[in-house]
Amino acid sequence: MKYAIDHKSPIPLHIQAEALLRKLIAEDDYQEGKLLPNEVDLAKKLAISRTTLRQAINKLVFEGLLVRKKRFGTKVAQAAVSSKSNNWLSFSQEMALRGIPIKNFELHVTWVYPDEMLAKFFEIKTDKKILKMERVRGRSDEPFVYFASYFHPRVGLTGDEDFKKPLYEMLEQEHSVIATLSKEEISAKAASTFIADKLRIGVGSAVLLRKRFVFDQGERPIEYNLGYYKADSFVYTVESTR
Amino acid sequence: MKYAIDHKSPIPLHIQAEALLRKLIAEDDYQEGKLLPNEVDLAKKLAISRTTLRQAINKLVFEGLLVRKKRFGTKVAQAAVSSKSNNWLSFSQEMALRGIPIKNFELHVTWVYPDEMLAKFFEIKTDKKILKMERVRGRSDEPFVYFASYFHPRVGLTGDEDFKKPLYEMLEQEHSVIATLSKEEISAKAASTFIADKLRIGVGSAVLLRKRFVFDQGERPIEYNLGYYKADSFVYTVESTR
DNA sequence: ATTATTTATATGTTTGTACATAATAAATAT
DNA sequence: ATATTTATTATGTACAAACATATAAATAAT
Repeated sequence: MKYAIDHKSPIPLHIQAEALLRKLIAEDDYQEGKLLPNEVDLAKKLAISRTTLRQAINKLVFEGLLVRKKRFGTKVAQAAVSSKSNNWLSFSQEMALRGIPIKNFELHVTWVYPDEMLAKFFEIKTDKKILKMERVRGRSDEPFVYFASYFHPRVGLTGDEDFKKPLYEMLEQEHSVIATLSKEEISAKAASTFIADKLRIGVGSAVLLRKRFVFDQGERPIEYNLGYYKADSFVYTVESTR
Repeated sequence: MKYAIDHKSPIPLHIQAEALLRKLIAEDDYQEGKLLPNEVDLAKKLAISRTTLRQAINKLVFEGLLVRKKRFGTKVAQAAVSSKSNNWLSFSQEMALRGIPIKNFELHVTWVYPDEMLAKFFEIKTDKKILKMERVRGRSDEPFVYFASYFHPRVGLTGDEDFKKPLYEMLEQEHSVIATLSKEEISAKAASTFIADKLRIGVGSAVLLRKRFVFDQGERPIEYNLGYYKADSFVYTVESTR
């Protein structure tokens, strides 16, 4: 069985099923219109009840990702307009898609007190320490991005995790945290001495600052992420309809 | 009982319940934050199972009309929480929202031959002239953005239009062109001599480049728009879910 | 007075079961 | 050959029952 469900996991089965379905329907076959396995069979295969499976399917139907037809089956909704912008790719995935090999330069984990803004975002007090992760990434000896991430205590990170793994995969599997919503702010900045040093560029050079506010399913704050990209090393693409 | 459910009706009970809830929560009390009756009681009162009632509530929760909180209850979502990012606002609207008065510095209309890229985007030949509009905007004597727009011949602009009016309003009313899709690319750049001059900043200073590819309802290309924003004068916000 | 613990109560999760209904395909009658 | 009836097969609707979990509020411990 390609994908499966973990009955021992604290993540609700219907949430797991939902995630699984999203993976499943990302496959080419389904994108091209192949019908999903029928509910009764799929439920049996995943060892969950049909009701639970239906809960997951319902959500995707509501989102407009799937369409159901009686007697026929369930399939991926043929996107009316071209593919929706997927801003959800992680950094390594994005780069991997473009065939650029990534290397971690510096990876640094500390505990810090949040500033006013961060405390407000996390809805915690400023005297409660939170985990900060910094990393510089790039190709070989040429760094092109500096990241700083702050994690909400709720996530339960100890600092000993393997941050070389894809982050959200790790959070999902080991900490039952599923990030579903992200609000981003993108702007251009002149590099500070700190950033200039990290990216090995001149002070005042152009950098792209990408702030990300990440939330879980309950819209609770999970992560605050800052990314300083060297000019031209990163292009942000968005598609919007009205 | 104020509202009730008809078990003999061919309309599914959860649909009836949904309609009933919509009526119920339209009442002032609920609009002002009163909690709905709890699920168990309400189900009993309506003589349907809790599962069925939940099906109805779920739909309204999906829609964002209701919010649930454990141990607390279910109530009407307080309208217009964080307004979803509408990337469709025109520049002047965006700024107006922030209370910044806008002034047009330079407004310049010419006919030019498209370069390779543009010809490809517009699906025309490079020997067909197209309309180019340039403008510098900002507050009083401090410019903060330089725009260059190229319009597809299909739009039928002559160059004599009043470009001081909101652009898309004008296109819609006078040229029956309805822009519905936009693909954007955002990156940081070092200012070229040309841009530095326009924005009155130093060469090499940080600018945000925002390329917009605009399409009409038939997904036909309409406009190609370049915006060079002075660092920190513009923040792009995006909200994405998965 | 403050902090920790318990309890009550709402929503959240999950299963098993049953029958209804729409749409197609196959079998049958005209 | 064409219309009609009859399975078949998928989703659709609905219930009862049980246990899990978050959290506000009450209570006990410090």
